Amino acid sequence: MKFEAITIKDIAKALGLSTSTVSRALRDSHEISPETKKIVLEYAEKNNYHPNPIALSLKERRSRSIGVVVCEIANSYFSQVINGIESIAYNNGYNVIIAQSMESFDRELLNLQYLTSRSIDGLIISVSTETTDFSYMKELHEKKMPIVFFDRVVDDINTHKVISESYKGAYDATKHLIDCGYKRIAAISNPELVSISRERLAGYKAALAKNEMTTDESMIKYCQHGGMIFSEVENAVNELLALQSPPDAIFAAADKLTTNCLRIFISKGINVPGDFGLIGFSNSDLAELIEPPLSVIRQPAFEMGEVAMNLLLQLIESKRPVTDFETKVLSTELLIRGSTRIQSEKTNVLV
Amino acid sequence: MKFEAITIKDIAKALGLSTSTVSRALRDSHEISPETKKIVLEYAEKNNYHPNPIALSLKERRSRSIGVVVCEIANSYFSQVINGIESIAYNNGYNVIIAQSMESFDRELLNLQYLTSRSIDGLIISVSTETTDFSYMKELHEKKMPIVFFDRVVDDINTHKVISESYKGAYDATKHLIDCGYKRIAAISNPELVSISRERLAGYKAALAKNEMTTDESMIKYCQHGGMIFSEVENAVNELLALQSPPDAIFAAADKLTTNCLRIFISKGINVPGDFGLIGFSNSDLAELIEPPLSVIRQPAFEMGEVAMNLLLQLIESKRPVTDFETKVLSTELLIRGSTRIQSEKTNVLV
DNA sequence: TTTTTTTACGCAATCGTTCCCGGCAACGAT
DNA sequence: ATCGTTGCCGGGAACGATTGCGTAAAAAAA
Repeated sequence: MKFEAITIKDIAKALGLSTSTVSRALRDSHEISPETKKIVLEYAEKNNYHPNPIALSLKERRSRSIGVVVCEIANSYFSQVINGIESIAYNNGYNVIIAQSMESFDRELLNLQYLTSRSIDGLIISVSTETTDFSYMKELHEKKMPIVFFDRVVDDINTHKVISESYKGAYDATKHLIDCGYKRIAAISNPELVSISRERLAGYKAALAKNEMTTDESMIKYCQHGGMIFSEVENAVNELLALQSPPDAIFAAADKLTTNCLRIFISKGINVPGDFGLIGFSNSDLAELIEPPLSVIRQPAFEMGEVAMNLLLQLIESKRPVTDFETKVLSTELLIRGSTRIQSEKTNVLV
Repeated sequence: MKFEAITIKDIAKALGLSTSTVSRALRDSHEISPETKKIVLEYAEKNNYHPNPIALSLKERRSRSIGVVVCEIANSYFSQVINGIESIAYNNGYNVIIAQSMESFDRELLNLQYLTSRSIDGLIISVSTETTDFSYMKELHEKKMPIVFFDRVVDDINTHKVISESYKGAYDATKHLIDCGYKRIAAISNPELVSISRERLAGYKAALAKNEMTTDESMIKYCQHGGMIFSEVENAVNELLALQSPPDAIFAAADKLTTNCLRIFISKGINVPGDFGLIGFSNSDLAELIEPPLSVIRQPAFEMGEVAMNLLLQLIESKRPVTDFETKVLSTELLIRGSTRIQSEKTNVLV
């Protein structure tokens, strides 16, 4: 049971022409007489002929499809990035194959192998938090597979990258917490191996230092699976609360971490922003509907997708090997809402 | 600049064999001597040979990829369905091409044309709210394209369908509002043309009727774009509030409608669930974090995706034309949270 | 030893498309 | 009348893999 499409051969047979003539007529070659062209075009139109992309792919040795690997599409940030990627891909006749790593190294590797075996022309990837072994990606890169990293990039693979101002976003968010009067600011982050985690933590630390607050390593917690596993966030928060002098605010360095932190505070009956301030990276549309409405650092996700895809097209369509790679940095946006508030009374009490 | 993979021809040349021999050796044919097999297999392994899927597709006249059309992947329900589809597709060596209609008929048609021109083996689709002209889908179906509908199905195309208990879900939700003591229950729905909208409204009406409440058509509002355009929901709510005797509760028949209703209530300072009860279909993970936590009807989205993909595989892989189509109905789940509450005092006052 | 069978491999067609290379008219120039 | 030019079209190889068929050599049977 399958859908059968009309081919050039069918047209040639029906019209008593050769396949070469039909092919040329369809591509509007000057070698074909206007009358023949007209006949062919009309016939093709009427029987709604479409060139078989698979045959073309085989001939041109390109599939006109690219692979995108993200941790999960249900994450607002990633679904927005994918929308950006698809909008550009679509306009350029490219096909996007989406694969989800679910923050697992094994699944990521499997996806990568699957995608390359499907002969993709290029790859856009945000690596899983679990991944520490980048050898397969390196190998792909050495074999001239066009790759663009976004969000979680790999430092020692030299190719185009798209990130947002992690450092500045984290700095601003932390500074906002300080400005609100929170005194002991903790951070919950993805594993340090991930480049953006390092930058975000650096921004966090810099803001603390700038305001003469010390950075206490016990106040920084790492979640191995980027918050995909609820219990790891729960453990992190519990450890923070169990400290001798527990924090009064948290900066969360990723989408799932932010929402899961709030989930835990609510379940514990902790008052946000009264007892505890919370700010974090998030691109959820629902962030403002949450109680309290989340103060967030929002990334220009859609735009990041567009930029990444444009860079990838540049790599794919370049005749010569590209050696001059760039890292595009897009600006983040700080949205102050209800999960942070000026702690006037409280600071008076404590100080 | 492109990634070049090793071919059978390369192996044949390197080993001084013919391509047929190599092909047969790789497929473990009995016609090939054990020694030759070993040599070929080892060489292929070492140079990590993968058969070119495009060449295979051309030969077998199947692409091993399927198309999925949804309104948008950023919608939790759809991203969960896609996860279900992909899990099954992946295990069966199929490739999923996702396209978003954004509730626009034009984009849906464009996507459909694009997907078929990319020679997909099958199609899974939830039609856009805007679509009233199903002729292109009918044509595809008549041309033997395997199609499975889910969620928003098309009644007069006879093929496999996957839906959830829209009627029962809506009935239970409405009954819950009644049990809470809400007296004037309005409904906000997708356009009536969409099958699930009709069923959900039927469930809503049945619950009202069962409890001797009259169905007032002015209490039912339709949103042409399924809530994707904020203003249409805003208008619907405003119209309801402007009624002579306005409602005191709303049943929302789709994900985006539910969250956008709440967004409007919050902006208007309307107290939910005190002044107004709200319940609706939603699959958002964040529904419970929202204030008030949303009472929702939740669909088994992941499972629906799995079922749809399994049905599609059945269609694709069937030797004979399938004539016996089935409609799988999965059960919904009613989750009572904070956006609905027993209206004890209020009912006393009003009655 | 001769014939038959088996083993193990190569040749070539195929899928749909493009494109290089020719070929054959008609036409103007010589 | 002959030569080159131009316009228009067909033949056939190629992309990578599979597969029916043919066939050489080796093994088995006569």
